[in-house]
Amino acid sequence: MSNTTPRRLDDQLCFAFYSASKKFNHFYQDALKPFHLTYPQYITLLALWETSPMTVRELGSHLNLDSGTLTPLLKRLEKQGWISRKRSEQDERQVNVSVTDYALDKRDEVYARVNDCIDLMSFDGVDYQQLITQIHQVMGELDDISTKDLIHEA
Amino acid sequence: MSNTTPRRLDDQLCFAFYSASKKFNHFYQDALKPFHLTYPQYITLLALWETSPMTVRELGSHLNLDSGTLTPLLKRLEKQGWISRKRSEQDERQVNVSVTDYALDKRDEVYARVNDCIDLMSFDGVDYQQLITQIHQVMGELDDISTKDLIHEA
DNA sequence: GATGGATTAATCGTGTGCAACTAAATTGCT
DNA sequence: AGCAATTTAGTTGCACACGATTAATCCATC
Repeated sequence: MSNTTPRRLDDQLCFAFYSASKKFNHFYQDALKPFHLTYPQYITLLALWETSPMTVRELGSHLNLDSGTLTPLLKRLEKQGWISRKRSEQDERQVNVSVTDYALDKRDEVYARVNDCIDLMSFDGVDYQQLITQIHQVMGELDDISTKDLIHEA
Repeated sequence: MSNTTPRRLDDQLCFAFYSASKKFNHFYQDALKPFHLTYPQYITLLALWETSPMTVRELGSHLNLDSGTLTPLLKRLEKQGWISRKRSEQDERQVNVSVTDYALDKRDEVYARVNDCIDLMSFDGVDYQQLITQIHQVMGELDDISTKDLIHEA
């Protein structure tokens, strides 16, 4: 057996991401409450406000979500009037997801609300760009590992 | 209406945390597969390997999880033999959660497995301690905001 | 044109996460 | 002692997240 010492730093790093992600989620949940949107629903709309329509597959590769997550989420967004789903005629396997006029109308209002909430924070000692860069670096490492066959036992 | 310009950086930061957290989760999921443990179950055990027993409330404040999440999670850990739950005799409201002998036996094996997997990553350009510090700083901001009454409309 | 393999979205099952509520026990106050 | 407020864990309902499977469609090759 190899080293059995707890890796405090690595675990702490992971736990920090885990906790921060939950806190951000809660923050956006509050900010988006007037629109009855969750954070995953919000980033889905963000992607669609940039490019619409997109297939479920395209959306999923932008957001790193599979159809098992997206399909029910999209159905909820559709029911609330933000998007429409229509099976492609060229390729009946695909479903094109588009923002509705309602979503286009509401867009600036949503942005304004999110901005107002973000303005309440003062990220003083935090170097955004460098922080994001470091996170991407860590994610790169995780990607490299996951794709490699690190799992050799049962 | 205030500024309606998308806050790319803030959203990117949040999305980075969101994605990194999911990737870490997946990484630990793979690493812990031999033990049939999820990441939340793992950090629960980590906490209990340090201090056992703990009440559900104490565990929850360590992990930032409420009883709605912990109770079913703990029941699963109990069913798999890692922990035991016993209602306190001094205060019947509380439930004391303890690691079992099985969990104590397996501890080093789990640590070794996690360490082996972490060793496959080379966090070259990443300054751990500084990264963790920055994340904590961001979380501090989020805490300050969440507790304030930033939500003024319906 | 038929057929096997690939692609796409949907479905199913399990496990978080959390808000809201409930039930039981404890504490505090009079 | 008696009763209201508080604390604690559990329960319920909803929304991700994802692995595994399914069903329909498309494509390639014959």
